[in-house]
Amino acid sequence: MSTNPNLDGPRALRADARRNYDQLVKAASAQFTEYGAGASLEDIAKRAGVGIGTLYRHFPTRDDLIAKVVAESTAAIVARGHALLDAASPSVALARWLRELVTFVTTYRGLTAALAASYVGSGTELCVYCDLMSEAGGALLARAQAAGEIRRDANVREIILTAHSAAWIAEQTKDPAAVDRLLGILFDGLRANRSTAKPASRRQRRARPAKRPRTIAATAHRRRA
Amino acid sequence: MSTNPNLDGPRALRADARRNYDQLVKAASAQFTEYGAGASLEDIAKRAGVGIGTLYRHFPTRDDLIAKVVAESTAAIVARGHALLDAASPSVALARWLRELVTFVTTYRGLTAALAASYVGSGTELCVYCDLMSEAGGALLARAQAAGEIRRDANVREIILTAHSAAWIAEQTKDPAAVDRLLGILFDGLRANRSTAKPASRRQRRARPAKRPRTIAATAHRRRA
DNA sequence: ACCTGAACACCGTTCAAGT
DNA sequence: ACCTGAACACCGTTCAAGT
Repeated sequence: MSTNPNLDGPRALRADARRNYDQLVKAASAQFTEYGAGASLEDIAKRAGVGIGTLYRHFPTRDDLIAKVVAESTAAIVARGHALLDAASPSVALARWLRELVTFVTTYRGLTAALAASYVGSGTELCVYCDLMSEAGGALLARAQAAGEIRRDANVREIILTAHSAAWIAEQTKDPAAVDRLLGILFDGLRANRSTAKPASRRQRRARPAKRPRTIAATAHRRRA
Repeated sequence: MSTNPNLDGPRALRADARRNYDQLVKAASAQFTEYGAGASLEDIAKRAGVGIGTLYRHFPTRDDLIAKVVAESTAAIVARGHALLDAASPSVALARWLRELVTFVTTYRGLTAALAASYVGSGTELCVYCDLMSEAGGALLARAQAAGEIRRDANVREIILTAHSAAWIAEQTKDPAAVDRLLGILFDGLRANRSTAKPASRRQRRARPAKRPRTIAATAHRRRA
């Protein structure tokens, strides 16, 4: 089902190369935890017991290394998204998934910045992440919209990026409680018209899809150099 | 009225030192525009025609330099906040102010990150910014809350940080239109219960203050090392 | 095929020496 | 008082030499 190339690692590898590769990933994970996603590559190589050149051979860019280190967590979150499609309430499913996404991108300092930056689609290895996330989140969003619980003009990319921004704020302020409050505000803003803040009285289940709200400005894709 | 120590610069300065100081600020502004808030300090000194030591003498940290460079804009935004207290609608005044805040923190790449990080209160020179902004935003927020237009449990710090996060997203995605959409969602989330997304029919002006919503988790100020 | 580490080009920061 | 720039301690990245 899931086709995440980062999970398997490179296809064929000489025995010693394989060992080095694995050591590098392990060392990187440890260093990232300790010093954040900007940890010294030299130190990672040292910790793995290999030369810096070996690190570069396996992971040409820092993002390649990050991608491999978070590959499993990424796959887990994506799977979680698919699983949540079975949850009773589409909107709480989406909310819960976003909350878990934030927890994930918060595991290393600087991770959320790296992931969000790659979310533009710069062509780096990290963009496997983008596509998988968009797909998983998109399904949850579509369901919540179909149920009339979330505004029709919301789009996955923005929602995921906003989750990143909440994570970023929490990182900056070092206030872990901030993400829940921000996510709460965001989510109220995402609600379809009527149901906002009124916690869904049993009466108005299966409401018709909401009319298009007018608050959000139309997208005008200007892009600058 | 405004007491922003960064506006005046240091009190007494030898003529040549004064010249160097001004050149440094000018050079920094230019380099920040070109390379972002992380521009090379060495290059700034070179551009200003002084030794790197002179830069450090006047601006011990990068934040000190940034603070001076954005001092005028900061003062302008603060003044704008005070002026907006006279606007007809408290909530659109707040919205407009936030939008202008975002425009400001977006002038240099990396500015918003620097400002948001300092917003924790690390004791750097940049925190003049924090206090002035909190004060200006706080007044606008209080007025909007008193009018029953904005949730009572919203607080300035978070709102300002969210504005930063919107700016950050725009920076990451290089999509300038993103900030308006994100700010729109955020603002709908901030609205007091009833008025959400229903664009304020003339009928319900001067509504009583809204009851406390329940969506936002209570603050628990844990702080970690 | 794969690994190593010296070499290069960059940073930021300090501080002894100068005027 | 103030300025200068060499010196130091760090980065990331490349690549010739080795096995």
